[in-house]
Amino acid sequence: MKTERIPAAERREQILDAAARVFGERGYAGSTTDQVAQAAGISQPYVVRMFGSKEKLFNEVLDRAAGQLETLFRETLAEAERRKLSGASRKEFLGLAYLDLVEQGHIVLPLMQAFLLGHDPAIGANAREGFLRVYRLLRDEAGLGVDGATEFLAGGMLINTLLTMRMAELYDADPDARELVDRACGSKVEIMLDATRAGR
Amino acid sequence: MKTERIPAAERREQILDAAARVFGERGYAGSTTDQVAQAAGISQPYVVRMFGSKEKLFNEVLDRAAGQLETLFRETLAEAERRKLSGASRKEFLGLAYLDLVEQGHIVLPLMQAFLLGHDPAIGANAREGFLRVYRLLRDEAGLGVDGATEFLAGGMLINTLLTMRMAELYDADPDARELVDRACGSKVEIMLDATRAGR
DNA sequence: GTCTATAAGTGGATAGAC
DNA sequence: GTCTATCCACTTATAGAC
Repeated sequence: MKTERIPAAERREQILDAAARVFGERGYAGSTTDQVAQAAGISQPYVVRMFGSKEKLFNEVLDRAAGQLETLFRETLAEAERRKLSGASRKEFLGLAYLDLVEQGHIVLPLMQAFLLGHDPAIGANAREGFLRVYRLLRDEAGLGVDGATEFLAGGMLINTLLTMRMAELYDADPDARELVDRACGSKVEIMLDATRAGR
Repeated sequence: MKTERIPAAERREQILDAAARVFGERGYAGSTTDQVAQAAGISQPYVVRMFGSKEKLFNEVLDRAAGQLETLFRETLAEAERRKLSGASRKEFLGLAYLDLVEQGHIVLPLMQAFLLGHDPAIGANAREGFLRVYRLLRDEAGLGVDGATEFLAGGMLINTLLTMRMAELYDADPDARELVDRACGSKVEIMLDATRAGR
């Protein structure tokens, strides 16, 4: 194959994007480096060469996704500050931001996949640490407190689960699926539907 | 190897138990039929022979776990009826029952793993259907309504996520991890700790 | 009912050319 | 910076003996 020759740093980003989609979709063990390569439009050995190993690649995807999530939450918080939102409405504001994150790319799913890898020494530790950072951010920086942060995370995990399960595929066919997805996503259901449909 | 010769039906159950543990721990793609075989104390080909394929085995594990979950919820509901518990306390009662389920075996984790397989045509459809059955059960039979059922599921997904992530491994080391696990599990934290420690 | 042996396929990683 | 060729380990599944 004849691929365009582009700077390593840029290619790196392309591969990370592709990997986030593939890993987010099929999980770590369920993905192959060849699937990532194809999604990025390059050869399989190049993927491995660029990152050293599949595991290192996954960890980079994970770190990047966690970073993007934290950045978005901080930006959202700053915006909430400007608008002088308090307690409850601040939480809601963050919730909307989270749904935007679901939309804007492949950040949420690789994170969720990482949460299922607690048994893996390296990835598991990384995932726990990232989860706790988000918890602290919600509890302290966002001022949601222990209860608010926990509730927020619970809602987030439900959204994540519905996403990985592709519950939105039943949105038109099953009224209960529709009701559940509607309830979990509030006014931003469309995002969920798009995210599910895009994945195929 | 010299394995005791026991009736097929009984062996089947042993394999299903072992498979629930292994799949629950490492996911579908991350598990091998040999790991299941070793956990069950038999040879790898025998596992495959008994169930036809790895995928069929996983689906049986999934169906069984979903059935056990529903059964437990129905029993719990009957008990709540006897005690004449209403709305909020009924929900709490079900929550405690769910934590018991986490304890009593390997039911919750394989279910959670299945929820991450939305992309798989067969398993994904099975997982969505099972999830919806539980939703209906909570909403209608338990009388939690749309909001109550959704909240319940959200809390459940948080517990599941903390479990697969093995957050309880940090229980003693990190006060935030402890706080989060405590909050998610209420009075039944011990169960979570045991479940996490057993898995290693 | 259960095993050993093994075929057939897949996937991560390395070597080396261009 | 990127590819082709290829090795080797692992995994599912089958065949057939006991």
